[in-house]
Amino acid sequence: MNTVFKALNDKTRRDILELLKDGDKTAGDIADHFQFSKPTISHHLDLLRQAELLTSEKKGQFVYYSLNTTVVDELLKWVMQFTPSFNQSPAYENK
Amino acid sequence: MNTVFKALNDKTRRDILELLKDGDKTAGDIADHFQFSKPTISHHLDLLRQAELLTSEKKGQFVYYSLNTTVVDELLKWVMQFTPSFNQSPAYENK
DNA sequence: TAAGTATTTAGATATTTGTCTAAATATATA
DNA sequence: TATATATTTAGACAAATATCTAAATACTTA
Repeated sequence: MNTVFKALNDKTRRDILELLKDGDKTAGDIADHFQFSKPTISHHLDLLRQAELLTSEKKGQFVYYSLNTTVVDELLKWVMQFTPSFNQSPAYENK
Repeated sequence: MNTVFKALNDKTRRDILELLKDGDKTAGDIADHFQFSKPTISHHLDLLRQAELLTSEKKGQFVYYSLNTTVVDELLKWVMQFTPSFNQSPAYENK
């Protein structure tokens, strides 16, 4: 959970996640959306991957990045422990 | 949202939030749960208050801290944008 | 093989962050 | 009023972080 919160503690990285909601993108495509250098974006992608918020797959010259919703679900559970309304609902995490 | 993620990017601060699930506590009570100095905990509480994840109220010598679930709800919505299952559910944030 | 494109790695640097001690402020009580 | 308790503020410092440029690696294509 530490790496997840660390990864989310940066506007650029959160924006990268939102970009990838639309579908997978290459490192270059992602970098083109920001004003930072490619190495900087590469580093942000690395931190997001360390947190397992996204996965990467190499195809030829390109590296495609995708959202990993598994970790998002864990984060969601963590946040929900603080929302009384959700805690009462039997449908979600009622243990 | 920036201040929220910043506040959550620290294990001690996340632990403080979990402590307060049980009910309101004074700054001193909170500090007693950790190995850090009181000024350090006071600083953590300040960051959590800046993020509006908790509120404080002075009663006599004591300052009581409480969870503020309003911001937690916003955080929950932010996280949910990445979970397809929740997005499909008509009961929550279906716009 | 040589040249071009895509991406990451390495190393440097300025800024931010978490922690501490000492001191200040505010309240309670003898 | 003087002393004790609760909490925060101020200032210092080491560690972590975000960014950059230059170089390295990997793949494609002429």
